[in-house]
Amino acid sequence: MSDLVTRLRRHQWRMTPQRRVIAETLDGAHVHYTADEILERACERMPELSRATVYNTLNELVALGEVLELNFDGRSKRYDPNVDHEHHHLICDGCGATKDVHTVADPLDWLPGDERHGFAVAKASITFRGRCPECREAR
Amino acid sequence: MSDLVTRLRRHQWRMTPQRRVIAETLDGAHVHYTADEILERACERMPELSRATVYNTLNELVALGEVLELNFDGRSKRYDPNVDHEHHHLICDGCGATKDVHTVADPLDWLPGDERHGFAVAKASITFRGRCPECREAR
DNA sequence: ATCCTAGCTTAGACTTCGTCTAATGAAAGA
DNA sequence: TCTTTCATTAGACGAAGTCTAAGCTAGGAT
Ligand SMILES: [Mn+2]
Ligand SMILES: [Mn+2]
Ligand SMILES: [Zn+2]
Ligand SMILES: [Zn+2]
Repeated sequence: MSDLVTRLRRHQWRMTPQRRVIAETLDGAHVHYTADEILERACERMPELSRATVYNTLNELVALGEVLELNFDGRSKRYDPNVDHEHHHLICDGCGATKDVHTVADPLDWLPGDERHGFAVAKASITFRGRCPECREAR
Repeated sequence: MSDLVTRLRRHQWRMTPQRRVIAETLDGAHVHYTADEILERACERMPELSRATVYNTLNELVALGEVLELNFDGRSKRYDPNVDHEHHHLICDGCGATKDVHTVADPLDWLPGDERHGFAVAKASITFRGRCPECREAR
């Protein structure tokens, strides 16, 4: 998500200060924030920013394909600005820590034709689960 | 999840009529119901069954490993009684239809050691996405 | 068979996460 | 600068799930 202002203009987006702050909060962060975490961080620069605008903007960024929406635990959604490099996620069952990971092959290749039920299959994402070093230690 | 009463007794579960009805509602259903769908169906046999008991029972079944908790869309969780046969899921982006699918290899084998961040990686689940035959037709 | 008690069930309040509404504000082209 | 169209906002609302506290009951003990 670098040079996001350029990309957003390309999408014919009206550039507002709010959208700029939200997008820059995501930009470069190799993390997976919740909407409320993004609001909190963005509010450090623009205290009057509203929750509704954060949700609106995130949903638009997802629709434009500039951000990925993740949902590991059935609780709050998380937003991933790392959309350029295909990757998957590894999550700690103990503490919820999340890492980006890369597989040695494309998982789409592992789904045989007779398992596709006539679908046009477009993508595959893998969630790996386990225990991080700290949580292994702590039983 | 066949012969679930036997299994539940093995887990030292107190067998109540409510738990029996809920478990039998899941049993044999090769689908992925939401908690409310399970409540609705179970209520056909036991109209006074409460929502809280459905949630309690499902959470316990998940903790016991008798049912899988799925969360595809960030909305309501779904419950999968097909816990015996390792499988993955294929979801239609158009209508939300969900299919069980099987891959030709174990995805754990495709995560190299240097991508594991010191985690003890225990399992991997793949979500395939695409469009079902009906939704392909309809653009 | 009956008693006892730990654990189960229940209604409804509550929490969390997210969407919607309708009034106000402002970006950007003319 | 003017105008139009779209964005922002506070707060109400909704959906999904958890919690509480009071009553009930499964199943072991007697
Ligand atoms: Mn990521
Ligand atoms: Mn399944
Ligand atoms: Zn951990
Ligand atoms: Zn479909």
